[in-house]
Amino acid sequence: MKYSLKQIEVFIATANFQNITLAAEALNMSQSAASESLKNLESQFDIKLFDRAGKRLQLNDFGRLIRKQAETLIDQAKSLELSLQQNQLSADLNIGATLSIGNYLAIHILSEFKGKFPTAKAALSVGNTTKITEQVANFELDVGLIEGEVSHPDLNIRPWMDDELVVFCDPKSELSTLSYVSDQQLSKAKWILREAGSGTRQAFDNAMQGVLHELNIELELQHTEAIKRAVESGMGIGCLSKVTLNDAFKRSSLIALKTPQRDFKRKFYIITHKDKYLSPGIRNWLELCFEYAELHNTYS
DNA sequence: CACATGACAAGCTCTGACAG
DNA sequence: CTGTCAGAGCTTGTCATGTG
Repeated sequence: MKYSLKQIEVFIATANFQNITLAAEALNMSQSAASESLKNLESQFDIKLFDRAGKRLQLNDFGRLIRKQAETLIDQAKSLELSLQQNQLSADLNIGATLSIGNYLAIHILSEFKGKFPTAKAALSVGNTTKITEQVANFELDVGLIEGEVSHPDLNIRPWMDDELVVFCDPKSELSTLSYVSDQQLSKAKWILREAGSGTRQAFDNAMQGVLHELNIELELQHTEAIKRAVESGMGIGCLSKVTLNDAFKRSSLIALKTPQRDFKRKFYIITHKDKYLSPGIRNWLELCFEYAELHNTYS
């Protein structure tokens, strides 16, 4: 770098006062030091930022041109300094989660986090696994909670919680009376599923290998709640994460079906960038996530 | 002409790089 | 770890010049 922030400060102060002595006073330095600093800035780039009419300093066209940029630079430097100073106390964080995790798990952890750090700003973005992974890799998110298994050279990917997809129907369906449902019966049913590309759909497709092409997919929806409503109204059967269905099963508004020929077990993962500095906020969030997992008798 | 102001010179302090 | 050196940036003192 061919200039210092001090030189930029001198430039801005001199531009403000049109007087190097006052600029120097404002910056708590001697007139000579300010004069020297400004001269060095100009000579470093072989430019003139002021017209010298005798002893008068008048900001010239080029000086006016870069003044705004210089002020922005100093503002950003001050903001950076503040962030660095407040780092020890900062617990702010940006979390990304898939739809199921975001709506049914992360929100509970977030509530605990806010209880522990009432002044911290926490943002929760919901997206699919691919989107969340991209954003963590690009440093747009601090932590990602995802459903699908991913691999990325820049990411730390840790198994978090065990999960399981559950096939379900409405209480009036004939299937609800059966002790278990066979592959043949699954093939005959009308399915209401998450859209292709979602972590849930990916897990479903994997679990249904062999009979996937025989399935009668009636409807594909982007929202778990919409799928639950459609199944409740008798449009067909669905398959979603058990974390999204527990309440409905308790209310008996939906019925879980046993599918012994299919293995719907899967895992949730926590992802962070390998080069990401883990601030106190991020470390606490990760701790809370793993405590939550342990408490709910899942991953350890 | 007195005063204000910018620029220059000399010397000091601090810091980082480097060698022993 | 310590001593040395170079460079950056600062202050003090001084000079030149514009202004009222």
